[in-house]
This record gives sequence, structure tokens and C-alpha cells, in this order.
Amino acid sequence: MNHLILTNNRHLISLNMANGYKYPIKVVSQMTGLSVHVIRAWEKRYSVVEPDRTETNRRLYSELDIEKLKLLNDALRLGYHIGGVANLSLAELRSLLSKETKGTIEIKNDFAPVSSEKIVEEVLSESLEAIKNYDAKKLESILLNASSKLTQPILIESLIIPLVYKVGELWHSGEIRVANEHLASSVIRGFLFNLLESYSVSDSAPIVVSATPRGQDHELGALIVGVVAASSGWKVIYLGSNLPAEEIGAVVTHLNARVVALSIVYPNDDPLLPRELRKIKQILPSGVSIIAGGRSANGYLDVLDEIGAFVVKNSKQLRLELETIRENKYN
Amino acid sequence: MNHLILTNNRHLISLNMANGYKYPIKVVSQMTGLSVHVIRAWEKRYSVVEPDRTETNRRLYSELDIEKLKLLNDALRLGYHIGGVANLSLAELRSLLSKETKGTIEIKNDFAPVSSEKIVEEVLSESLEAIKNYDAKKLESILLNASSKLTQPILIESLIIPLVYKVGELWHSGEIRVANEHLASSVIRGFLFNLLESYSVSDSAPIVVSATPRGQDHELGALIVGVVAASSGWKVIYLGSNLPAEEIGAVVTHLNARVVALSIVYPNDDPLLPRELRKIKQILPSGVSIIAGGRSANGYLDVLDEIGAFVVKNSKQLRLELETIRENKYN
DNA sequence: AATGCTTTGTCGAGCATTTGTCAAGCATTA
DNA sequence: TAATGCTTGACAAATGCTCGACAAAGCATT
Repeated sequence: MNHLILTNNRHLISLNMANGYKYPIKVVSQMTGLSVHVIRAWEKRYSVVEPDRTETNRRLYSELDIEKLKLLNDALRLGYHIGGVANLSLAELRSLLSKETKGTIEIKNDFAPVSSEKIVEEVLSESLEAIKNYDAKKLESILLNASSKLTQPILIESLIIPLVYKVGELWHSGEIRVANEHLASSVIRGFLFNLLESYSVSDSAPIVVSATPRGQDHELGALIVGVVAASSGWKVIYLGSNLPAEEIGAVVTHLNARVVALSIVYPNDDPLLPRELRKIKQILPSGVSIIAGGRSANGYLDVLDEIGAFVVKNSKQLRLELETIRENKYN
Repeated sequence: MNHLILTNNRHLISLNMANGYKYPIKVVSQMTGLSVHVIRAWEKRYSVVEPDRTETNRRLYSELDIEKLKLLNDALRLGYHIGGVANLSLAELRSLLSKETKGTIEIKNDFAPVSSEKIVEEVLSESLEAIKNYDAKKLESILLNASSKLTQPILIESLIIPLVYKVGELWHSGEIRVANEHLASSVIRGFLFNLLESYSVSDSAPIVVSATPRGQDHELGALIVGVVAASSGWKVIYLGSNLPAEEIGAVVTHLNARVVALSIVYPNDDPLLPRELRKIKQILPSGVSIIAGGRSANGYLDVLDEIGAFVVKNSKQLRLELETIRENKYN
């Protein structure tokens, strides 16, 4: 059904369109995740769907057909046999599945006991392989794929962070080149940035400004912070790396932010950083919290303590800290 | 750390590419990634597009034609056959493709094709507004939206580059903050990176390695080069900024790349850069071409000349240069 | 457990259609 | 003159179709 809303003479907004277009089998295969062989076999054996044909006998599937195939595929994953559910109508299938999914929250755990650890391990080694081959596209698709299989905390804590560490290690040990590392960084950065931008939060959400202070060039940490904060319901203003204190202050004031999150990764003995941190503290309006994290944060514990920053060691602590701050706001 | 400064000779190009301009088939082939044979075959067999003709019967394609061809190419990649999608309108094609990826609401504007200049102007001012408000998400959606309305050359030459340039200007003049500039850089970088990764080329495509040499921190130029090259059918290995000569050499050798594209934006008087450039030349296998571009390339013309690099001033020249190199390969 | 029977995903052979590519011969352009 | 473009016709690769075969997995019986 086509709901068309005419807003003015040159914009047409169409919602929820089920136009008359019919899809070829290859596309249906991709959309449903079923192989073309299976789709044809099911048709032959159970008349699961009976697609139209072109004049030259090629199959043309409607959107309803596709929906049914998708539902059947879901049903199989839940343990049903194709023979048992093949002749159910679309409505019956839908109710069947909605009932099932209510009963068990974690569908995947029952039938596909692939542990997260297993996935992570695999993804890690595949990723490193892609990095070694300078295959940016491959790496990206691996990460995308992983992000759909893993929960966000696991994705960040068990995959992304270890991957970044590992790449750093291999680089230091000379097992991969600077070029490999650059390429990996680019892709991971792009991936995280997309992830960050994909969160949509309410306008009333509290604001956290994420950046690395002046002298700190490694922005992946700040991006990770951003992703974690966004997933915790914060509105994230991501400013990238190497940001002078005055700039951080200006943004916080302008947007009335609640938290500044700083990522400190390298070097861990920058003599100028303490001064920069103090300056940040000095510029920030009172009531704005500072959270610091990153591999080298430990190198500056005394300054961080001095300026009243919360130091977090991992994304879980970060989450907790953000939560605490958020609640205190209303006290 | 990414400053937004780029070439400023965009005026001429934007005039050339202005709205009513019609493109000959070879150019269309490059822009769409389709061979001229295929374009003609589709026209003959399905009347996919019906380009104007010169008095002497040569085809002249409009931007809408090009857009349609691009969309069709995308559709093929998703498994559609040309016969099935050939007669769809531009709007139908767009909705078909967006359904593949999103499947949600969609806004079309085909009913009164606004001129590119108008769009660009609007998008530019909206973008700057979003940047001033630290609204990364808004900026990103503006760019995404623009990319669906504009052809790729116009998007790059008339929108992205001017935007980058404008932001640099505003920053220098103090009208916006470093923080605004950082945020804009992040978003634009992410946008370009996505664009780059979205091109899929055949495995047999010649390879170009894109990077900035050691000492050059500004990677947007290298990304733009990457996007242009990818749209011209090259396989792009994007290595980011600040890459030592040995690394570039190693990658080129390992992947048997045909071209190294270097972006040189700032500073324009780095005393170490000439040495680095010579080193690159020295390390590269013979037969590998070097292309250099970017705002500050002019500052190193003699060295670039010495090492036999092609210096390009804009994306059009870049395209031409790539094409020339590509053809020479087979002679 | 072991045995058979059934279900079901996968594959290949042989044929038809679709589609990308190419060459030949001529016209236009630079 | 060399390069580019046009049309036509031909060809080969890719894709899809049907049918049949096969093996892994599930299930029930012994």
C-alpha cells in the first residue's frame, strides 16, 4: 500500500511502500538469506510460494513472497522443520514467530550456541588477515558483520579495543608495517564514527563532550568513549583529537554540557599535558564533570586527581560513571 | 589536527560542470563505471536512457541520465538483472535501492529537478549552520542527502571542496572556533571515507595508493583523491596521512600498484618534504606513476618535476591523468 | 546403540535466455 | 592522420530453469 503525502509541489514523501515491483530470485536470495537452490526446492516440494513468471519463465517474487520466505527462515532458526511450517499462511507464521520470540528473549542462545568468545576470536584473526592484505573493504565488512552479531559492550570491550591493541603490538614488534596500521586505523575510525552517528537520542539528553587534549593525537579512544556514551543515552559531541583547553571550554559552555570525556593514550609522559589538564579544569564551569581514560591515563594520575577527574579503566566503569553523574544531576 | 585548507581554483570547474552541461559517452562511462559498449547496448535494447544527440549524431548525456545509469549499476550489483530494472524511473530506482539498505521513509525530489547550483548553495549554507551549532549529525545528514542529489564530480568539486575551503577561511578569520573546524573535519572525513568504501570495483582494476607523505597531516585531500580515483574505476588503497616513503614503497610493491597519489596541503615550505619525495621516487619500482595534488603542491614544483610526478590542480585533471596512465598500461 | 526411513539442503547436467563484449565498416573530430 | 563515436551483427559468458541424484541430519523402530 502506498501512502503518499504531498507536502508541496516538489517534495513527495512516500511511506511504507509496497509498490508493484517484482524481484528476481537472486535478489530474493540476498534479502532473505536463503540460497537460490533452497528457494526453488521449497517451491517444488511444498509450494511455499508460487511466484509469477516472466514470459520466458523466470521467477518474479512479490514483496509478500519475500516476507513469507523471511519468516520461514526465522522459523527454521527456531527449530521448526520446513515441512511443518511450509503451508502456514503469512498471518499464521507471524503469530507463530511473535509467540516464540516472547518466550525466549535470547533467541540465538538456544539454537546457535556460538559463543561470543568464539565469534570474537574468529573476527579478530580475520580482521588481522585483512589488515595484512591492505584490504580495507574486507576489514570494514568484517566489523560490520560482527557488530550485528555482538552486543555493543562486547563489541567494544572484547573486539574493537583488543583489535586496536593487537594492531599496535604487531606494529611495534615489526610484524606489520606502519602502512598496515594506518589503514587499520582509518577503517576502525570510520567504523566507530558511523556507529557513533547511528545513535539517536532525545534532545533533552545530557551532553558529553568527547575529545583528546592538546598534544594527544590518537583519537580512537575518544571515539570509543563517544560510542559508549551514546549507547548510554547521552548526546555526544565528538571533537576529535588534539583540542586545546580553551576550545573544550568554549564548547562546553556553549552547549551547556554536563561532562567532558578525555582520552589519553600516548605519550604517557608529556610534560605539557598536566598544564593543559589544569587549564581545562580552570576554564570549565563548575558542575561539569571530567572523565579521563585511556592507556596512558595512569601516567597522569596525580594531576587528574588534583583536578577532580574520574579515571575509568574500561567501558564498564565509564558507563557506571556516566550513570552516576546523570543521576546526581537531579539531586 | 585536520585543517581544512584546499585548492581554491574551483571556480572554473564549477562553471564547466554547471547544470546544463551535457557529457559525451566516454566521460559518462568513467563516471558511472559502465563501459561504453554497455551503455549503448542498454540504450538499444531497453531504451534505458535516450540521450540528446549533437547535429552529427553523437550522444550527449544529461546529469539525470548519468544518475540513472549509476543507479542501475548499483542495482545490478545487488543482483537485479538489467532487463528487470531498465524501465524503472529514477524515483523508482532510488526507492528500490534505498529499500535494500534502509527500507524506511524516503523523500524524493524528482518532480522539479532543482538546479545543481541552487542545491549546492543551499547545502553549503545549511552545512555551515550545522557546523556552527556543533551538530555533527545534522551535518552528516545534509551531506548524505546532497550526495544523492548531485553527481559525483559536482559533489566533490562544487560542494565538498568549497565547504572545506570555506571552513578553513572562517577558522582563519576567527569566525568559527577550532572546535567547529575539528568537528567539521571529522564528519567530512567520515563522509568521504564511506563514499570511498562504497565503490566496488572489479578485482582486475588497476591499483592506486593514496596517502600524504611524511610530515603532511591533512588527510582530506588524500581522501578526495581516493574518491575520485574510485569513481574512475580504480581500486583505491587509502593509507591516510603522514606516511613514510618506505611504507608507500612497500605497499606499492606488495600490491603491484600502478599509481601513487600524494596530497600535499600544508605546509608549503617543509624543508624535509623534498627529500621525502625523492626517496619515494627512488624506492618505487619503475613504471609506477606519481600524481601529486593539493593546495601546496605548487610550493614543490621543482622537486615534483624532478621525480617525474604529474601535478594536478583539480579533480578533472586527476581523472584525466588517471585515465591516461590506465590506457598506457595496455600499449 | 544400531537400523532403516524420511526430511531436507546441496549439487551437477543439459538446455534456454539474458547480457556483456567485440569487430567491421563508416562518419566525425581534433 | 589518429582518435573517438555510431550502427549492426555476432558471439560467448553468465544466469536461470528443470530434473535428478546424493548425503547429512532427524526420527522411529528394533
